[in-house]
Amino acid sequence: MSGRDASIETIQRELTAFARRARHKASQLHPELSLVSYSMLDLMNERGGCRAADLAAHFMLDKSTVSRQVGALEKLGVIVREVDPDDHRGQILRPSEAGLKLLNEAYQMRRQSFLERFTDWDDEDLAGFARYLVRYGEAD
Amino acid sequence: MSGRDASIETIQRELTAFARRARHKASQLHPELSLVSYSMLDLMNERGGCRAADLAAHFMLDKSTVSRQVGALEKLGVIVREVDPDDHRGQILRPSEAGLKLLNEAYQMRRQSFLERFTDWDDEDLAGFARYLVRYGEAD
DNA sequence: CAGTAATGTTGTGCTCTGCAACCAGCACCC
DNA sequence: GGGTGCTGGTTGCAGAGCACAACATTACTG
Repeated sequence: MSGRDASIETIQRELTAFARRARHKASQLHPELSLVSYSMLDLMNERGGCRAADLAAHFMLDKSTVSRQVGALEKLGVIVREVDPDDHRGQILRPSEAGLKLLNEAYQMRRQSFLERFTDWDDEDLAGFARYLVRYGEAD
Repeated sequence: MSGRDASIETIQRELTAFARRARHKASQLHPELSLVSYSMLDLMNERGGCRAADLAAHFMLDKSTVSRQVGALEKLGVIVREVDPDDHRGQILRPSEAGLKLLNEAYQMRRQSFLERFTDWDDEDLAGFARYLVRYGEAD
């Protein structure tokens, strides 16, 4: 097998292994906010408000799923909805004050866990790993 | 924010994004075999037969979950069970002939998808990415 | 032998998810 | 203006995946 094949096989195995465990670890890390909820909240925050359709497209989820997740987030009081003034079909979704607080807490906890994991990586390796992941993710 | 912090944030975001989409892509790639089922079958194969308790430990799943998954795999005819002769409490689980065939097909399909994704990566980048992933995964 | 631990199975209930049907705005075109 | 079709969201329904708890069976230990 060529070195190229071996590399691809390794990447395949490692990413699969990661996927297997991601949900489990995420739920341990911040039990009150699922991986998907956290990600949705994060995207709303990053974009300064977005629509349910944007979330569905970005996460490749059915709009019904997004609708329910958003409903749950609203019930929890971590987001606010407002009708889009430019298009009354849609809604603009934003994190509430409580949502921003929760998001920040979850982010700190996640970040702490990553920091611990990367203590023995030097800056160059970290930057390299990040570059590869971004490059990989861009093909999604 | 330091470059180190930025790298960690990027890695965090990208790995989270990956986890979000992994299940979805896996189900598209081989609809008849879920990510978890595939992984279980793979582990049985790699270890030359294993017990349900091993699967539960490895995937950090409840034994009841494993029991049902294994039941489904058996019903599909992709594994065979036999009572462990050394310990009649346990069972040895192995892929059947059909299971090996399915495993190989799923593997080929996954590999094809990875090959396509990496067409524009040179060998060095591929090897580097693989190295980082392994190093990351070892801390699991 | 009695007590404890390990292996699986089953009952129950929850969350996440997709599909299909539906309603409400918007856009276009005759 | 009135049809036709598209887009954004909600709801009913069904299935998968998961954990917890209770249980039966087998093994180990004092």
